[in-house]
Parts: sequence; structure tokens; C-alpha cells
Amino acid sequence: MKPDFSAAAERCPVISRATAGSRERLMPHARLRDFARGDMLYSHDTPADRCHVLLSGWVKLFRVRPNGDEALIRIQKSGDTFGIEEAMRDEPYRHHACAVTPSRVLVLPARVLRETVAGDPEFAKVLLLHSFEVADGLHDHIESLKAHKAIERLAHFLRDHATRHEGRIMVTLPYDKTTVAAYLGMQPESLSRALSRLAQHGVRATKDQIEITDFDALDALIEQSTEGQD
Amino acid sequence: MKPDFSAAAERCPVISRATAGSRERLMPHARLRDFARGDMLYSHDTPADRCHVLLSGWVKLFRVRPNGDEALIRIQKSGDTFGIEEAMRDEPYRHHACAVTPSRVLVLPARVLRETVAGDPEFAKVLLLHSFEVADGLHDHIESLKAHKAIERLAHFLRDHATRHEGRIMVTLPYDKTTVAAYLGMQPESLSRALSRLAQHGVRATKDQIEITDFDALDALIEQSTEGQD
DNA sequence: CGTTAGGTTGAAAAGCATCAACCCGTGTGG
DNA sequence: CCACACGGGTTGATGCTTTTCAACCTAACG
Repeated sequence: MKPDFSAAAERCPVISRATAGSRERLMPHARLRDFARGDMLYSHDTPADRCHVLLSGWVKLFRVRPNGDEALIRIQKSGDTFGIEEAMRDEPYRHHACAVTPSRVLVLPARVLRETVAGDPEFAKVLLLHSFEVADGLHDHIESLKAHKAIERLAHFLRDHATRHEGRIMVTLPYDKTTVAAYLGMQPESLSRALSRLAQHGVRATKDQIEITDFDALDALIEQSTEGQD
Repeated sequence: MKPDFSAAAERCPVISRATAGSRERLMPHARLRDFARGDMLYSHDTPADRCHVLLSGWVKLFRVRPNGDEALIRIQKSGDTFGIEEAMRDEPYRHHACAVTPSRVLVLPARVLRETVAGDPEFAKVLLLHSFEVADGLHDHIESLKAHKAIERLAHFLRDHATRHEGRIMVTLPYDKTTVAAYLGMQPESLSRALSRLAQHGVRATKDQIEITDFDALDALIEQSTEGQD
């Protein structure tokens, strides 16, 4: 049917692994929605009547504490799914979801998701394996929050987001620095200072570009906290 | 069959919700194992040929960084399951598992688990919902690591572990303080100091007993960081 | 008894947050 | 076309939080 959908499906770790039957059951109910930066996809504690597959852009999942602070839970990239947990259980969403860049999203009714799981054991297994992968990521995130200090978490983040570009290793921050800071569990000011301190470790940060000039030096910083003395 | 098993099954969020058919398939292959404090249940990067249900005691899941530091990922209590993710995927374990108190564990071969999932769609769904609940806990943990400072995380921990006892609210730390500190993402020294500072907030800590003398005061501390000024 | 493991305490330093000022590119309205 | 305000980001000064390192305590145990 609509060409965007099948291309999108390939990138989604859930839909791309679903059987043809499940896809045919799911996709007719899929709607495509576009969100501008700052748009809310859904709100904490509202009924999870739909789940989402991110086709492009970035979406943050967060809670708001009464003092107004945001606690950033997760950041979703293209291909990621969210709202599935709550939709499967027919519960309210456990957090807010907000686009941090312009984003295109595939929206599926919760009811259809549940019916597909009920009708296709293979699809349940796909969801299960996907859920394990998400949990893996959460474990890694917890480990880094407990074991690394701010500058190391940032170094790790940069390494993960680096891309080669005409022989140079560049990092384009996927969203604004305030959000990066929240994701890494630090204040924006600390992020700014950490970034300048990384100049000593192979990172050159200019106005709106970050280049890794010495990948090994950056690596050494990351591995150092991880380096044996025995 | 063996009486321990059925009693245990009721407490386990996975097995208690499995169908009778799945239980009959699983339980004949279950073995009961006891571990002393400090015993390893399994090691990081070894083949996950079995998964575990904790019947009593406490088990920590952790990684070791080359410098010898332990990064504590999760602490499992009675009824919790671990190793399922890896066993389902036939992958190596993603962390070490070690008993922090004497522990009794139900051990199931990975093969039987996978066969049960393959044979019973309902069981896959139970696993899926369980996996969601685990992820919920990880989200909460991440939020608290990012948004709360050490003393608040400790206050929260104490509140979660408090039990009424002849009208008094007592907290018995389930395992040694070094492990509690690692779980909360702080150094043992910081835990010790945080605990004494909590004396100002309705917590009396003696030699090996902790009493919450003013539950509201403790609550106030936890909610404070969460308190609106708008 | 001496030893050891787990825990506490103190002093000093590092790390990070906070608050305020400031910078700069962008957009808006006079 | 300019003045201005605004959001995002940076910088500096300051203080709180947490770590680090060392010493010390105490209950348990051989």
C-alpha cells in the first residue's frame, strides 16, 4: 500500500521481524503522523490507546516532577518503538513523549496490537525479544550512570554518535544540548564544561560542529576508568 | 511433586501466571539449588544454558570493570527471575550473578524454557508482560539516579523496605551496606554519612537496626525534591 | 589474643550544581 | 532597517555534594 510504510517497516526492529500475516493485520490500521519540535505525542497518565514506531526524528520520553524539573527516561531514534508496554497492558502511559526534532511517526491502535499478539504467537515472541533488547539498553544506561562520571558518559555518547565524513570523524548532536545533558544525567552547564575539557582528549568542538580529531585519545579516556591495574 | 516447588511457583511472577500445561512442561526439569553468601550463580560471558527463579534470599547482578570495580546492575529478591533474557536468546550471560545472602534458587534448563515458549503462546505473553514490569523498574531506577541525590535515593530505599513491627516501623537491610551503596550508586562512606544525616528526617539508625520514627518527615524529604513552588 | 571483614569517621580534594551575567544568532515589530 | 527581545548556549564565582584516602572501631572467628 503506501510506500513510506514498507520502507519504514524494514527499519523497525519489531515490524521488520513480524510475519507477513501479522503485518497485514497491523498495517491497514497504521496512521502516519508528523510532529514538529516540541510537540507532545502523548502525556503521562493518559490512556495508552495507541503505540508508536518512530520513522524519522527523535523523541524524548520523560516525566515531570512537580517542581517542574524533567526527568528524562529514554531517547528514541528512528526505528524505535514506544508506548507498546502500556498499550499491551491497556494502562495509562508511564511518561510523557515529546518530539525533540521534527519527527514522523507510525501510530497503531492498541487494540490492533493486542489482537495481533493474541492471534500470532510468533509476533509475541518478536515483541519479547525486542523487549529484552530494550532492557539491555536500560541496563547499560544504569551501569554508566553508576560507574562513570559526567565527562566519561559524554565521551561515550560522542563515540556512539560519531560518523565518518570524508576521512574526518564528526559528531552531529541529534538534538539540543539541554536534552543531551538531561539524557546524560547532568546540567547543561556541566555538559558545556565537559565538552571543553574533552579538548584535551581528542575532541574539537566548534560553534555547531564537533569533530573527533583523535579517536584513540577519546577511547583512552573511556577505557581508562575501565583500565586494570592488577 | 516436590512441595517446595509449588509453594515457590505461587510467589514467582512468571510461573504463577503460567498455564497448568506450561507448568507441567517446565517443572519436571526444575532443579533446586542452594547458595551460600558470596557464591556465584553464573558468570558474565558464559553460555546461558539455564535460567533462575529466586525462592529465598537475595542475588546481585553485576559487571566487573577491568579495574576491579563492580557495577551493580540489579538486585533480585524472592520471586524474581534472572537469566531468562539470555536463555531465551541462547546468548552468553550479560553479567555476573552472585548471592549476597544465603539463597535458594529454582534452576531451569534454557532449552526447556524455549520449548515451553514455543509450545504455549500464553506463556510467551506471560513472559512479555513480566519483561515489561522489569523494564518499568529499570525506568524508575534510571529516573532516580538522574533526578535524586544520594540522600534522597537512600530515603526512598528505606521507605520501600520498611515493615511495621508492633506499631514501630523498622527497616532491616536485606544485605550488607556495601551492596546497598552500590545499588544506590554511591560509595559505602557516603551511605554511612547519608544514614546519619537522615537522623534529622525521622530515621534512627542504631548498630544493626534502622527505625523510621517519623514516617511523615521521611516522606517530606522524598517529596521535597518533587515539591512544586508554582 | 591477634586477625579480619564490615562499617564508621575525619580531612582534603574533586566533581557538579547553582545562580547570575553575558554572548550571539534569529526573528519581530516599529 | 534598526532596536529589541528571546532562546539556547557559555562562562565565572561560589558552595554543596560526593569521592578519596587514611585511620580507626568493633564484632566475629580461629
